Amino acid sequence: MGATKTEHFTEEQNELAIIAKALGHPARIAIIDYLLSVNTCICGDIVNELPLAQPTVSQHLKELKNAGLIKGNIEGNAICYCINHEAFDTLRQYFDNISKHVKNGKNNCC
Amino acid sequence: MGATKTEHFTEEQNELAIIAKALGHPARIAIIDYLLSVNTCICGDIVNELPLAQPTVSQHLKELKNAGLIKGNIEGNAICYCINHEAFDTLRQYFDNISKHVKNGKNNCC
DNA sequence: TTTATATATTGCAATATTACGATATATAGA
DNA sequence: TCTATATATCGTAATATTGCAATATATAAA
Repeated sequence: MGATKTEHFTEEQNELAIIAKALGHPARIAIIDYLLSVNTCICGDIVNELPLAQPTVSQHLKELKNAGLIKGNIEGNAICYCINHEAFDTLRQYFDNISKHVKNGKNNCC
Repeated sequence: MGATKTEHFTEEQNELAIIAKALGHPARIAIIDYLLSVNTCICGDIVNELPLAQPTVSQHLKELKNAGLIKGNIEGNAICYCINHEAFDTLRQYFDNISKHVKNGKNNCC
């Protein structure tokens, strides 16, 4: 009891859930927002942008990285982070499909 | 300690995180998938589609509803559920913007 | 080599989520 | 009214997440 029953769902469903879950925290949305606002790779600096302690930010970055939403390369003393296109393209496609699907369907009964 | 520090983030960031979080579980992705596959409102029947006990499914439906991802209307004995366009359009727009943003930027350094 | 800086890991407390049995509620139909 | 069916709520155990202090690691610069 308590743990998510991943084995009952498809690989696609589990994968999508993992990506969505990674975005399911305001600090991690804020990190993505920041990476988008600077519009380039950013080396260091992310910890100072967030109202959280360094270990907490490090943890959030790890989760975004595990979900494939960001990439990080060691750049001398700091780490250079940036958005990972592919993951966001996957999400864009998923929600684009849903929007199209819903528009063609008859989901207007509620 | 332990609780998410929502007060430090913008309303947009918190809202988006809430929606993403609601999709951050395979059972809830499966519910959305099912509602899309039937392509119409579905009255009752959702519990039988999932490999989880009825109270658990009820809980997941509640979370999707709270996040605004689905709508539910009482229809006699059963409840009629369907996808909520608006929430998914919000998500589509968000990820569409990110894709565009990233393509125009110089995020290819990593 | 020593010191400063950046990031990760560990350990732990507080809180949240997941799942389900038992039970409540509410409508439909006999 | 009584019974069946559909869904929600309650209570609770198992597990996961969040946040941070302390500490480890690793590179840069002095």
